[in-house]
Amino acid sequence: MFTKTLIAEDMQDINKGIHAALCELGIKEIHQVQYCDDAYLKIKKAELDGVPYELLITDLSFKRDWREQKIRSGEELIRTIRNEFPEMKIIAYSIEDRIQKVRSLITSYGINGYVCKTRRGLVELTNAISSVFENIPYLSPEVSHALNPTNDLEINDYDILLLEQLSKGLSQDDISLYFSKNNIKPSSLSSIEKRLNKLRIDFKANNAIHLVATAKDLGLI
Amino acid sequence: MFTKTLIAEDMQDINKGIHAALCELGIKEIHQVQYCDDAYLKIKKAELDGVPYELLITDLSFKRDWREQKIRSGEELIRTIRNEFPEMKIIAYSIEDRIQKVRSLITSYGINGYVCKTRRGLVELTNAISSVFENIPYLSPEVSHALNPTNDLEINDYDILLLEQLSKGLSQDDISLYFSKNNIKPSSLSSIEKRLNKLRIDFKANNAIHLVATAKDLGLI
DNA sequence: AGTACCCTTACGGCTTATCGTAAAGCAAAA
DNA sequence: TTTTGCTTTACGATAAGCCGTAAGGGTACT
Repeated sequence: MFTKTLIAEDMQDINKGIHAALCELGIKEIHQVQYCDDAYLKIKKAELDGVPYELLITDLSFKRDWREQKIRSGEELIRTIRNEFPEMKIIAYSIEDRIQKVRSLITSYGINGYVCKTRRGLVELTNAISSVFENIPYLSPEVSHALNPTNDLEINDYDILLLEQLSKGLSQDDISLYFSKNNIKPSSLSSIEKRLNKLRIDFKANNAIHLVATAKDLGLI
Repeated sequence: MFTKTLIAEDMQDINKGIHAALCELGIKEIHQVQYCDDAYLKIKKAELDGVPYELLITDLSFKRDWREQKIRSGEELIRTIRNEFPEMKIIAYSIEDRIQKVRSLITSYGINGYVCKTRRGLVELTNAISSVFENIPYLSPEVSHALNPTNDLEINDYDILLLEQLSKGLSQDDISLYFSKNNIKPSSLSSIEKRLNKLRIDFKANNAIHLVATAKDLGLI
């Protein structure tokens, strides 16, 4: 089993819960931080001291408070760590269950495990740790189909851009103007209407509000 | 200090974290449940056995799963317990920080403490327990102004309901119909328009799409 | 060139949303 | 009871969204 791990999780209660679970797994050195910057510094120092961490368990979202942070999210932390310490095992532990997000974490940063915070989250986390220790990637059942490219709708960058602008409160007219100014084609109101109509059909949405809400649920925007 | 307490919290990790904190407080009998119905049954049985719980620490929102539950939320649990066991101390521990909600929990059900799940949530929870043990009500700083009736610009359950229906793709007409069918007042199209207009202003949203997107970002829906 | 095809754009009708104003309903205070 | 103030409802005008049809503009192939 791992001997030295780091927990990065802003919420004290969850952090403590994870700690208790790791203890039961027989891990000896367990360190805890509530800020991403602290996580980075601890990992950096451990490396310099010649006693590096073997495993990082990190949340994705960290609430901001009065402490200024260079690294503001778990995703940034993962990217940074992956760059400088490619060998370290990383497990993300988050309430986030958006497939797109999970997929990008795996493909872009090569995390070793992803566990959803659910009722049985801790059980899964212990399973994930054992699995990752044996070099087998682990995904929670909720997101295990993230790597399965079958259910890919034909959503492209233009669609995402469109939905983003829509969710920011721009009218279709505004978006048309914005697109033509920024040389994004097609830019006409009619084309935008057409594309949105297609998206509504694809996502089985009744109207634009429903469409944007669905896109947010799916993690597209 | 209390000698017998119950923790009702669906998330395993948080439940475990609370448990560890209570242990450090020197509480001897700490029981844990992940479902509201279990909490009720345990409390009922303890009463019948003549060894009642002195303190209940409960979450407010419990995710539904395959297990059918009669009591579906922390609020319902609190109402039930208050009715049957008026002398039991109750502390709500939730991420919810809507003043209106906290206020109603205090005034309607007379809970003894309310602690927000934040970074330092556990520290506050231990403070709350000590305070409640000495019969002094406790409120997290985030909501300590809940009893101060100055703040009126609040989002209430009606607003949430409205935003939810909107995000599900119903038109304002549909919602009006739905509300009158389900006896939710006010239900007229005009009132719905007015309320949405107020919400748009409160959230600085350009239109309904923007409003729903913002509400989703804030986790209101 | 011609034509076949697809993507883009334009426009008109119809529906829904947004906004202002005003009337009706209701309850507490005078 | 009347007055007063607030909430809810009604309605009309303008704007935005939705939908079908058709015209314009490329590109590739014959």
